[in-house]
Amino acid sequence: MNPEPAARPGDTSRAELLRVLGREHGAGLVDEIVVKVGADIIEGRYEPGDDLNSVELARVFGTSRTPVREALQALQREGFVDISAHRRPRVTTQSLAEVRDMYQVRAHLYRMVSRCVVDVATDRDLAGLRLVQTRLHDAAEAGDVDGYFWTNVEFRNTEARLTGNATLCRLLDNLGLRMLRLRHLSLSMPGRMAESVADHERLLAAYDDRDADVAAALTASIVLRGLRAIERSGWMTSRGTVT
Amino acid sequence: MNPEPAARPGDTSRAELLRVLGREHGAGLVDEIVVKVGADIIEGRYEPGDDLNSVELARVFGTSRTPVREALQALQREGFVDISAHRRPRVTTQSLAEVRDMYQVRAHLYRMVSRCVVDVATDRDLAGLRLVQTRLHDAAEAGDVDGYFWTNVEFRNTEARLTGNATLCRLLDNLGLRMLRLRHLSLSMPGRMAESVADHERLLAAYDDRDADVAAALTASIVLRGLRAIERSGWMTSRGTVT
DNA sequence: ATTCACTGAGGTGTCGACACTTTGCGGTCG
DNA sequence: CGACCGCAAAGTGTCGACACCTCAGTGAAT
Repeated sequence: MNPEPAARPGDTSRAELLRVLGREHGAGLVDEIVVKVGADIIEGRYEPGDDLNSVELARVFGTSRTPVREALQALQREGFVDISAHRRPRVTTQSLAEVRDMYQVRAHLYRMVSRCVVDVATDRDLAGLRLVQTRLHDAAEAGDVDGYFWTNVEFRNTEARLTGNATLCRLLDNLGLRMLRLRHLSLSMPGRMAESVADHERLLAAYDDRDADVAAALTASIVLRGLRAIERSGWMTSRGTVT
Repeated sequence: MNPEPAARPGDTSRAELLRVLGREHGAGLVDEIVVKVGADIIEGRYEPGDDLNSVELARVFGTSRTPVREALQALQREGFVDISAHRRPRVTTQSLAEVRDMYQVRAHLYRMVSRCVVDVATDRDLAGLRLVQTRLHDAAEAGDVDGYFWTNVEFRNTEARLTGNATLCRLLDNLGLRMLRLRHLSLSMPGRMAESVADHERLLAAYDDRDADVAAALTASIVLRGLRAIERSGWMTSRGTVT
């Protein structure tokens, strides 16, 4: 459709996709298709509701339909595609209600992350987080939205990793991937980056104080601010989203 | 929905599998294979680590390898099977650490469920829950472990449904399915059923009081008691599970 | 003009085949 | 006796083919 190769974000979302899908190898027809189509969906080159029929994709990628079908099912697992029997797969459409739900769950899970971090993180771990925070700060000063966005993703991934809870990481990866479009949109809103930097600063202070209650509350607040930014943006009403 | 108490555990786990996989129809080769193999894993007819090669399964089911491969990937999505490139799929082995992680996350998510239930459930909803609780009580009195187990699953599903949060339901379904083996084991421990009935009774009382803090704490406690039962059982050490 | 059966073009689900990779086994050599 | 090499058996990834299903469009009947 829109064969414009995405500049830098593409590479990073590509890596994130591979990581989350657990297909680290990256070699293999299926992975190639998953990453390409997935990135096309995340970065908006496919609109919600678009048809993704296997025969056309097979033609585009020069493969048979078998790897395409596998790729589409992998994308369905991650919530990017809806597949029902004998019907053409379609790009998932998210309702405002679903978006709210995702943010609520994500906020709640990050409460757990922050409590765990307070419990188990060493000073060294916190120093690592602070390092990422520095890069957030710099990106914000430079007004580099994409850079800020991906560093922010890294910040949250680092926190999750620190808990040492693989199940928690998996669920957050899954949710995070689905919300990638939205999180990007949210951080693009005017004034959001500065706000976000300040919030992260406060969160790190709470970690340093080993104050679980404050850290959990701040984390949840940070996530939910993203939701509010989206709600204010009117993005939802500008799309063909069902109630 | 299920007027007859599960005569055979297989029937119910079959239905639960279909529901969680979003494959309600149940018609189709892939679904048949998913359900059969999935139930075999849940109910222990395959040991963790067993090979599940597609050609043998295709022979067993009298199909080609294509639907078998799709089924195996669906099972991988739910965490029952590990697939890596060019190697035979294997039944997932869970380490004790992973089990602990799953229970912790599940407990935390059910905190959210209980808070939501307190917020949004009508008296009519709570009456529905109490009805399930009655059946729990009866099954416990009758010493019907399987009946109790599946009614318990229904109780938790009902709570989740009440929140109206589809994302939350999805994550809990996913987690719940992976933990099915463990939850069953946990409830089979001597004295657990009676304990569980009493816990649920207290939880319902908290719902009636609209006391979110107590409800959340009780819910988490109920989940974590399941974990402790498993830890005491020594199940993990009797399996070839890595620590 | 509206409805509805029909149809054919396009797509999905499944199949059997084939090349490449892994694995288990036996023989060779230190 | 054990380590190493190589080969055959077994399994995976991908392909093209084909039967069936869906859907938009046609045209006839109301």
